[in-house]
Amino acid sequence: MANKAAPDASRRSERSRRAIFDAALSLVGEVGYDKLTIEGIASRAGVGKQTIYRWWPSKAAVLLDAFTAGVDEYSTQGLPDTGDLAADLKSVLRATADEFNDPVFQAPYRALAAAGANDEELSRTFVARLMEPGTLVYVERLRAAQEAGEVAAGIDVRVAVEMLLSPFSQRWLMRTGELTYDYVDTLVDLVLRGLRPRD
Amino acid sequence: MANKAAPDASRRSERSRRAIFDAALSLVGEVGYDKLTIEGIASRAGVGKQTIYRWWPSKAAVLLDAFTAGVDEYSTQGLPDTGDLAADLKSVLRATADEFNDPVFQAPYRALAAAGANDEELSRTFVARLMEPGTLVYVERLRAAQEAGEVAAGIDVRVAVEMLLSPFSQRWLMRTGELTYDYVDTLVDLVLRGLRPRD
Amino acid sequence: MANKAAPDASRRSERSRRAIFDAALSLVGEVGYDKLTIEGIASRAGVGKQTIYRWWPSKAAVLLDAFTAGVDEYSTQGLPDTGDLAADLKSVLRATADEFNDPVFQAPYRALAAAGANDEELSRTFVARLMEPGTLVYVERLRAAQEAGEVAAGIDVRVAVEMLLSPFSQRWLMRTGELTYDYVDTLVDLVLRGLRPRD
Amino acid sequence: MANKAAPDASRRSERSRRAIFDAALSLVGEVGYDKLTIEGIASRAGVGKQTIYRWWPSKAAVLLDAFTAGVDEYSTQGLPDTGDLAADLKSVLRATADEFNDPVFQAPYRALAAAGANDEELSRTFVARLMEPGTLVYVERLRAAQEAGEVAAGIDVRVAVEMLLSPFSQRWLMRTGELTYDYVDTLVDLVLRGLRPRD
DNA sequence: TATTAATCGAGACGGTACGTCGCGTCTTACC
DNA sequence: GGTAAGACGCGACGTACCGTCTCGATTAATA
Repeated sequence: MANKAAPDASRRSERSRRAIFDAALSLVGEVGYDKLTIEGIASRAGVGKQTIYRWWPSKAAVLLDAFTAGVDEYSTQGLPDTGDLAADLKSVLRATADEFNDPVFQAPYRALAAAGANDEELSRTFVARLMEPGTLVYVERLRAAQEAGEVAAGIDVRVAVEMLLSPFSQRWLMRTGELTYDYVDTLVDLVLRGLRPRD
Repeated sequence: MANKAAPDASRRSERSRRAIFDAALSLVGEVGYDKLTIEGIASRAGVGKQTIYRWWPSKAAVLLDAFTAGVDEYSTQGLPDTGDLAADLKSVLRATADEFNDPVFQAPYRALAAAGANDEELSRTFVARLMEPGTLVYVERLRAAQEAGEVAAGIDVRVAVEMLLSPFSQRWLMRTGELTYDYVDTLVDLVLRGLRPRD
Repeated sequence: MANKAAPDASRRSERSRRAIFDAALSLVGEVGYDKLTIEGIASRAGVGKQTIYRWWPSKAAVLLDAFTAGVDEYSTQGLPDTGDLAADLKSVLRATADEFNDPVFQAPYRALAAAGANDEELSRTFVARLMEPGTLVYVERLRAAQEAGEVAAGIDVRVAVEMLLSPFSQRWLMRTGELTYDYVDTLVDLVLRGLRPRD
Repeated sequence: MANKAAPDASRRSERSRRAIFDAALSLVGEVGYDKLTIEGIASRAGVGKQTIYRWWPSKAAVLLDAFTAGVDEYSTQGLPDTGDLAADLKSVLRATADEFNDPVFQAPYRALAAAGANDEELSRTFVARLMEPGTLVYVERLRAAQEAGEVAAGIDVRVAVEMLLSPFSQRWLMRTGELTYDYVDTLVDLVLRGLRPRD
């Protein structure tokens, strides 16, 4: 099926790979995604264009790898469980708000979310590598709360997490509002209001 | 101060305007947003490039106008109010799901959502022209329900609507799940669970 | 038959055409034919690459036109006919030797002769536009001499001219010897020796 | 002083050398000189690129060696001397015409002649290895004829040979005419007309 | 006959130029 | 003055080769 002879990954230059990531991330911050070019990345990385084309199919793929490589370092270690569900959710979501408000983070993340909208393949990878892990820790925390009786049985935890995270992401992506601590708190409280078991 | 002499809109060719919209919408469906070009639109519309550049600043703006022109025909007339809030929300959201599942609708809408992520100006227009009107009718319906005592007082209705619509949009945009009637119903039920007044 | 829509020559930019010629001729002198590039010409001429590709199929064609445009100014006005055939031939051939020894002339001419060897189409144009006119004046002069009885009847004048001009060109092209006045004189004398009528 | 460590010729792979020659000659016939590439030769020869770069400085040099190796087999053994100078010259020149009309011979020879025009170094080697030996046998034959009194004393034999061979080569290289037996005969007769001693 | 150092096939690398596409501007002729 | 048409300067695309380089794996002179 593969008609392009796959290059030999064992001979790949680690130095070039890193330089490409650095160049891609810094450039996307400086000029924006639309004006980000493969030539620009290659030139800043001190690398031949072919070295990029050899290993990635598109600038979106480069950026996704670059961004992922930078993010992977926070190995996600699950949400805190202090027993106070609302407090736990608020604390983590506030931290996420800080991150989403950080300009360095914004440019590549926005670019990838946007590119994903028009490229199904990319979108799947984006979700699987960047969104899914973050979502799962919420799912687990809610599941634990459900077992502890803090969340009503029978509730679809997955949907509950969407109710929490999607408004947050959407606000940010569409710029329909600021991601303030107040907003986060309001959102968590309203979501939890719907999850609590009835007396 | 305006150094670009504003064109005289009264002499504008309506035939060209329409042809450009048709060309833009059909092309974005055929080749996708990334491969949609001004030259392509002009050529299919049988129009000079300058005629496009004279009236729009970018291909995104053309597409936004084209799409809006097509959508404006459903003049939004408010949500039904049968007295059964859950039923009203489900019925409208199911209809929206059908719309979002329609391929003709998808390509331009995805394209615009994506383009907005990297273009703040465009994003504001997109939200104001396409998303805000749809959101408002939900806000009004919930406000009415709140006054009728079906929704707890003190709840931020705006946030409540986000909890309903964002998971829906997000699923679709990121392709994290299908927009089925089941999903819609589950979502409405779970959101309403949190809105109901406590005994 | 023409599958490429021919561009509209009436809208062609004369200024660009000239700038391209100048750039091509100066560059071929500076860097040689092999390192002459379309990009280089475009860049020096202050012209887009496409403007070159629109009007010429190859760098050889550009150079041929550029060179021809420069040469066409000497409208060939026939060989002198002083009655002394040997003197006439020597004087013109000496002038040609001077020309061939001029570095400005050499680079493009060599390049074109070489490119023609591998490109039949180009070769025909090169011969027709640059070599044939020069050859014809010799043919005419010899024909006149033949009618005057200075050259034996029955001699193939065309072949006679080749005997005169080819050794000259060949020496130059292959660098097998210098084009001195002595050489020219020897050559003319030896050729004429074979042309004279027998007693 | 030599900063490039000279490779050790004694360990050289004869099999590779031959494969490179075969590949170069067949490729130049198939795709022409301009599209002949080192990578293409290496690939067809089943050889690493470095093996070519180790032993030759350019594709022209490879081709020259390849062609020379093929040609060297006819060890030139002097022109026949039957006593009839015209007949001797015609017979050899007719054979040469056949050779120049052979497609297998044409591609590399044309390519080398052309490459030589723009590369003085190559040109000297080309002349010395391929043209000079062929020329010398004519010079010797004419010298013999001169001593036998068939050619006038005092004639520059070298120039006489040029008068014979250059028109021939030039015709072929520039495609200004066919190399027929008739042409050869005419040429020989006209040249000899000029060489014969006067009564 | 085993050692060992250079050559070998392979192909990744930093580059340059290719020929094409589309941008946004400008010019021309028409209506 | 708006329009269809399209040439222009420009910049990026994705590809092809350049000549250099680094890898084991032969492989042929020497120990």
